Amino acid sequence: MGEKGSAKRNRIIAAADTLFYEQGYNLTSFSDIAEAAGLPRGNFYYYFRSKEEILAAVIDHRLQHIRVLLNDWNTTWQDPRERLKRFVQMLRNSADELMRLGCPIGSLSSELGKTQRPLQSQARAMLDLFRDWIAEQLAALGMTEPDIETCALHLITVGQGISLVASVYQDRTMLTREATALDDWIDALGATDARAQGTSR
Amino acid sequence: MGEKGSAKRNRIIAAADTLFYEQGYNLTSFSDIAEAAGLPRGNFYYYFRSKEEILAAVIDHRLQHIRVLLNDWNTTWQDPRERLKRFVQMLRNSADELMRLGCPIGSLSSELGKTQRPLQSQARAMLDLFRDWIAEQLAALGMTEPDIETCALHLITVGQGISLVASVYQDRTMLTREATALDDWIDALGATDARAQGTSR
DNA sequence: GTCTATACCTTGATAGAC
DNA sequence: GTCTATCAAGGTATAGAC
Repeated sequence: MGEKGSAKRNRIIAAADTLFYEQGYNLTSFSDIAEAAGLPRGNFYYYFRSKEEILAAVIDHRLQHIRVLLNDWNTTWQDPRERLKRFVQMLRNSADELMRLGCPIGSLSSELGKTQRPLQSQARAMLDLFRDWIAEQLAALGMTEPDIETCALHLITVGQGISLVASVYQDRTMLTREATALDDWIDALGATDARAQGTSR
Repeated sequence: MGEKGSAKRNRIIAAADTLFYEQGYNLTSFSDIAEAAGLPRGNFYYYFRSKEEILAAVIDHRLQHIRVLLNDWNTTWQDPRERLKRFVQMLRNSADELMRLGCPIGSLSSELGKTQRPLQSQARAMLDLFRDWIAEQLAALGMTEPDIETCALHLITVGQGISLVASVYQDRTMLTREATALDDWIDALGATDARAQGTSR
């Protein structure tokens, strides 16, 4: 693939990607990644200078994945409302994983936010992709700033809340209910006065 | 105080409580706690058999703190709506800490949910206290199951989403806006048809 | 009850043979 | 490019002196 497309390097990234999600960043050791990737530990430092660099590569990899996802949605749906509902549908489709491990973006950000803020800033780029894409759909619906920013972050916010509560309570029903409420919220967008719309309904 | 009220034991719990919030559970070592508590490491094992036992004690301590908090609210406000708004006000009052470190309950639960589910179950008890208290207020407003459970979890859900997004984006404005929206949501509770109320507005 | 000393393991990272 | 051997540091936990 790209300029950094060594096969072994990619195997390391793929293994780390999974483990960072399943165990968290801090609890995942080089040994864990080495075992999952089927490579000896010492080989890592040829591809990455440190654990942080592996995380940066994993984030890049996830960013690429999200871009592909959003592109897919853009080509499959034209109506902004349908696109936004596709975002909500993603929550439903990921229910099993969300209940088991939470949101991969949210849990990583939460972890990094405590003692590794610079890395959290990198992770935030993943949320930014979704936020900006949502903002584009809201603009297409005729919404203007600052309502766009408000509503875009509202969708992200509820999505994160759903992920955490579903994980803590192991509750699929709650996730489904909140997703339905978000669909209704999307339907109501711009239906009445856009100013009062805000995040209150 | 209680039967387990050794002064040194309490110092360990207090130090661990702070550090678990600031650094997370996994990244906090015995050395960290010992330094903060001003005690030698070896002394810990007289009071706690393991790090997990310290966490259990910290959770108990936090549970007690939450019970006192809710009791305070109950004696200060009689109107269920005022009480619920006090919960929202807590989010605003904690804005600085939430932006810096996220929700102490949510971030801990997220961390433990990956590889230490039994401990996460213990941490969930903290959320349960808030959820049950919210449910009591909703019942006092004339709401019935299953709407009570739905709406109670909705408040928790949005609170968690707010905490995470405020932490990731270091955005106080977003927190304030969502809090205002929650106040409106509380005002609207039971104002119209209770069934349609649900979580959608 | 309190503290020192330390055992034993795993960690991230390095050196250097092949 | 790949891998083995190993480092120093820090982790949890224990033994045992006081």
